[in-house]
Amino acid sequence: MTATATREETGHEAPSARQQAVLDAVLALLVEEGDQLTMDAVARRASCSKETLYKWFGDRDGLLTATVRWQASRVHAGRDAGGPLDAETLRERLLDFAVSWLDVIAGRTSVVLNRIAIAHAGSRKGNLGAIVLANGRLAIGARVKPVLEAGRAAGLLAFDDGETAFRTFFGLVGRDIQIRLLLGDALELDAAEIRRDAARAVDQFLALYGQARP
Amino acid sequence: MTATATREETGHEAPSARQQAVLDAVLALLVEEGDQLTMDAVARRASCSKETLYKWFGDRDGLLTATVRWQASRVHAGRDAGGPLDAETLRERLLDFAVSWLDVIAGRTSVVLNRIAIAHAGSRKGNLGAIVLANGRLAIGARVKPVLEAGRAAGLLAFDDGETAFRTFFGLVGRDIQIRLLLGDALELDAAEIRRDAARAVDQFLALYGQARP
DNA sequence: CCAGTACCGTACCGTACGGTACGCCGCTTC
DNA sequence: GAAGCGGCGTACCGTACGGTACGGTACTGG
Repeated sequence: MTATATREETGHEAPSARQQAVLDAVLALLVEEGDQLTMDAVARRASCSKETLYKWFGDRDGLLTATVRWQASRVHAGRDAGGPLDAETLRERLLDFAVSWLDVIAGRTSVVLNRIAIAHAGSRKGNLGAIVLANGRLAIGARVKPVLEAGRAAGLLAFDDGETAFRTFFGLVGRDIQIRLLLGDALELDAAEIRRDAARAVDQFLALYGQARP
Repeated sequence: MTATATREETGHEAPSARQQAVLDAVLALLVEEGDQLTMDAVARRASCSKETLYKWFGDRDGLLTATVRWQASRVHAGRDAGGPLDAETLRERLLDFAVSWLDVIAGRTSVVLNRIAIAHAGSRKGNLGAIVLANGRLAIGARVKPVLEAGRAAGLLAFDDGETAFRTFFGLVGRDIQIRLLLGDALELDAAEIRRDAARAVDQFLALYGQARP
């Protein structure tokens, strides 16, 4: 249930190679220039005409939406290896989620796209925020919760509500990082620090919800 | 160029009553209309002339900055009652922080202002994000950390780094709430749910960092 | 009563940017 | 090689909005 399911869910056909190049140009511009993205700049950067842009994507919002979807499509989930769950595997799986989630939100692209989506949610007609939410917070939730449930089934975790447990995990991992980055804090995380943060979050989560196998 | 004008440029002087009314008009407009705030709309709403707006606040950014500062000035800290700290008092203080923090970030005004600041941080020249950060995340941190330190001094908490401990607290309280609201999620919290959330966060924090008094 | 100040209302200017029109080129197809 | 087409480059249009100018009004001090 990877690429196929995703496409079916969104109901949007994948962009052609040329269109992908355009969307990559948009991403590059967003990362480099901040969010004052103009259609002229996109056309220049992507070496295409504005008319083509409008033909392909409808309007500016359509281009932004396609860009967000495009970026989301490449941050596809990690392995969802099923199988028996012991304490060590559970910890590894959670650590994996925590690391990849921190990698994503600390990335320049994610920050810029979230900024766009948030600004968009401020004005009316914004489904852009919903898209980012669906591919960020909700997607990770949908992937983590089954792991938590499996952990409970294996007697490794104890909780009443999977959603609440996940949200705690989310909070322990993300803490103040995303809001600080969105607000322009210079905070930067290297791979080592991300690993450390993720490990701490997992430890704390297991301290709260873990239980020795009976 | 008078002394008054200079102080206005720096934006550090308290606004007059009339100016406060203008800033309240900006806040109302932001809450009602989303973030497509125009100087014309502000002037109309506040029954003042655009020329006066520019005279008082310099430019659009100055108006926004003054508005953010104005809002920040009214979300002034709770009581910082010193005194002996027992387990119950510590829990109360933390609960207090958690509730008021959730109250703030769940508020329409906070959401809109954060959106503005985040959008602003996306373009260059954005000290607006820094201002919101200073009056939000950093302010609450500066107020909570002494409490945590006091808790440690009283033998009620155990941690190495106060900053890390606070950030965990922050994560447990806020979880995914702020990002979801910023992205336009319809999520709404009534007072009862906020109290429940805050209590859960405090319980979890104490479970992680608390220790019985020796 | 006059001068000065502070401010409102409104008309105005300049520009940036979303969106459109059009001419031209290279590619495919018959 | 003519026809058709997809797409590049550019010129262009309309408008929204930031910022300025200016006339008119109320109030204060002399």
